[in-house]
Amino acid sequence: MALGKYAPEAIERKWQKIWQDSGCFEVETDPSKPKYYVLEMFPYPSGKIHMGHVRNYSIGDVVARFKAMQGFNVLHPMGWDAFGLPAENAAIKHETHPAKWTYQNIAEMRDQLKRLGYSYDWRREIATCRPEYYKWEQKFFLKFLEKGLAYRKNSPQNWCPTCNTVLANEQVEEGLCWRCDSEVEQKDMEQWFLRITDYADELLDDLGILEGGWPERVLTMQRNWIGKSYGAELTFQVKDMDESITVFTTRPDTLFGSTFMSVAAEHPMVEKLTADADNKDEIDKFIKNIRDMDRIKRGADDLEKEGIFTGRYCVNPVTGKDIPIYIANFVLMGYGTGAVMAVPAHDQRDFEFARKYKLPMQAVINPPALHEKGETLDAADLDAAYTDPGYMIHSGQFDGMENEPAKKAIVEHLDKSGKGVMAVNYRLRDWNVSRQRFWGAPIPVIYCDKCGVVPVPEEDLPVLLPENAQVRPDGKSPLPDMAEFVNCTCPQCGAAARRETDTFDTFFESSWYYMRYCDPRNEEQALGNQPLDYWMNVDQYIGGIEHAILHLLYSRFFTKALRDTGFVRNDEPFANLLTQGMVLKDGGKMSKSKGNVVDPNAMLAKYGADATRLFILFAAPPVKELEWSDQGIDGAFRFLNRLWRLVEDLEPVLTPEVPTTFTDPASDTAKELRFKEHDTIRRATRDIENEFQFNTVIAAIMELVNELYQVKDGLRETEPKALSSAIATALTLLSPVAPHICEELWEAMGHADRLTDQPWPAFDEKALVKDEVTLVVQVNGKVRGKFQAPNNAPKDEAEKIALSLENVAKYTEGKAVRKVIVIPNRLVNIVVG
RNA sequence: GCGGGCGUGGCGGAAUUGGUAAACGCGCCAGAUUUAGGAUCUGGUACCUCACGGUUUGGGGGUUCGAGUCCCUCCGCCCGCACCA
Repeated sequence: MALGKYAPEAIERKWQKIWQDSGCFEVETDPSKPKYYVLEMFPYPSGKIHMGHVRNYSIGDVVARFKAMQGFNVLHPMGWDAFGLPAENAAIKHETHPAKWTYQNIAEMRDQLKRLGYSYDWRREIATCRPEYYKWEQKFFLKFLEKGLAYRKNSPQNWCPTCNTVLANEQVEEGLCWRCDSEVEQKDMEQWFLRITDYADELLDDLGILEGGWPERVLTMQRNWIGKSYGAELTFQVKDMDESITVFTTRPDTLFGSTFMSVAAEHPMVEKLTADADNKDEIDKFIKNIRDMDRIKRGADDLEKEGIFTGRYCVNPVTGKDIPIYIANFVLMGYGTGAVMAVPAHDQRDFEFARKYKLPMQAVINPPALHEKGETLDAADLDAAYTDPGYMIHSGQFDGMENEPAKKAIVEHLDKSGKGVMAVNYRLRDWNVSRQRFWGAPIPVIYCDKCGVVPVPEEDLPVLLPENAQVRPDGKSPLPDMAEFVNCTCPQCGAAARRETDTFDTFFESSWYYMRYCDPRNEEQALGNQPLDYWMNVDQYIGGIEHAILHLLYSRFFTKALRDTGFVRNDEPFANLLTQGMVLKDGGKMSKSKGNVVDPNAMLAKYGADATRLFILFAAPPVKELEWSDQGIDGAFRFLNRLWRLVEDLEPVLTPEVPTTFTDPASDTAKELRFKEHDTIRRATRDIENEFQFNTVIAAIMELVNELYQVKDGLRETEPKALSSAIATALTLLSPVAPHICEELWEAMGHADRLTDQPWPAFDEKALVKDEVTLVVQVNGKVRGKFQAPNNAPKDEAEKIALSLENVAKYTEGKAVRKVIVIPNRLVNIVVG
């Protein structure tokens, strides 16, 4: 059969159909086989896939195909993160319905993914907006409720005025909405929360399990986000009032130096403290000023520290002194208790504040240098707070102690009178999962005037989202206005009641989808034990760094919460994580406004799936950013054509060899080709296994093809089997990257079976042993010559040859040879002086 | 400020972990083929130098027979966190 011109579209269609009809990517739970679960972050069905998706999914597909060739039972699923606000906005704009828009996009994007030839088990596809999916998370929620992991509370929340909904802390970036960049406001609201803080310690500790499997920076980001700090909670009595204020401090050792207190403007005690103040108006104005300031300005590092005296004092529990209580703009209600014991001598912020408002300072930690000289630190001499370790001074019975053990000693002392206790504080807050949005999974609770909050009984699930709802032009959720949705009867007393109209944060869906893939069509259970026990954890997860906190933290929490509610048995969802770099164009992110978007469809039409995949995997290692280059993809396409023509040219002499079947070279040329064949397998295997360095895998295959071009005419008549074997190897190694063309050329070699079903080849160490090797000769570390020597030639022999080289003699002449270093099969370094 | 990463040709990027720096590709140059262009094949291409040779992995220093790789220091860029008490 003649190959003719390389026409990617036709052969790609052909093989995609063959793969689909044969079901070769469909996998079953089979405990007799070793499993490998590779997963890429599923997309939001926004319309079309973009180059970032192509990169993400091409990386995953090579991993999946490679592992399958290595004999693993590979689970490689795909689905749709299908709930979310863009569907509502699109529905308003196009006067359609979010569901219709979403399902259309899914159809379009599924078609694109199929045209890229990815090896998904499409039978396992899930869309999170389907009741068959979200009914299970409604069930999870009921269980969480039962276990006390879900609760409702009224508190100030992040409100995005553009999205018309609250946001979790993780979803606010520098005061802006993560999705639309609007400025986030604070709003008191009654909301549903999940107790992720109950898992703060486990989420932190288990990062240790992920060490080595996850990028260090993601682990660091999660550690920072959880923000565990050790310290103490100390209680200060308010003077002349039957009230006390508790502070969190990491420096209880400095308590004797606390000369005033600072509280947040939002602190619940502020109103009481200032009620009788003479300058009440002034104080209120100050508070209002702070509260009205937007989060960015308030969080800015150059914000001038300001405060105002409340008119009240509290009592330092160890010195017994009255210390003034200030309201300060730099104290945050969201961290610790919203109140800080100020120690100006040993905290830089308090130092600046004290200088500004002429508040007293007392040094209580003596620097070791002074301690040794027998002197003590005077706060008046400081031009900045002293924050390093030292020895206790002006601290009563604790004087002379090192400050570190004094922390505990002071708290224990206070504990006797109930005024202090060791405490751990976290930055992490509970996860607000209520969203005032329509296109999401309904939260399954009912509000009854008599019974209060009543969970929807399990047998009434799912609470269906009415898909016929008409979206409102103002962008607000239509659910609260839909009587047929809202009105219901109380499951407890039967009286008329109202349904919750908030829906789940869409991160709820993505927190467990990877588990549902293991058992996607189970109608009896959310997650069947047998498939889950077999497939979980995900062996390799691949996605963008933007979810370093958000999705990856929520998913880790969900795994643990579902474990504790009896749904699953594993502790961590993702054993290994690869965060791929961004795809850039002209040095920047692709965006419609810049007009530098590369459309995958255009690439498919012009070059085909194989060239697109090849380029994107070749241009940079997966973790680095990738600069899109039109010439680059041209080059990838050129290489595939070159491979194609190689097989076309040799077709008459090719036999259906599998890799490495050529074992008995007669000529030096064939011998060298055989060496290259085996060396390419070695390099390709090593580079895939080591950090998925596909770029160098491809480079190695290119070298093999280049060598084939060099030797093909010399071997085609004499040792064509050497060519067939090497070509079989090139095709097999390249097949995970460019599967269609490799299948086609494999077939052209005369193979009756499919390349996709071939094993990953193994190399023979013996084929890598050369009879002769090139040694480099250096004189004083500079290369002065090279020579051929038998493999593993003895050191003294190599030395003798090296010294005898003409060019080497030139540099050693008249000089004493001090030392000769011989590294067998590599180099000889002659040291002269 | 704290934490993490990075710095190699005109460009994207290699370098078996201390042993010939610049593999592979893009771009560029030359030759072959072609009526021509394109495509293809072959060769060349770090820099300086006519050459011999010299220089080069952000700068400087160190360890070593030998450093892109290890150590110190400085500079620059990127990312994350940041009045976190």
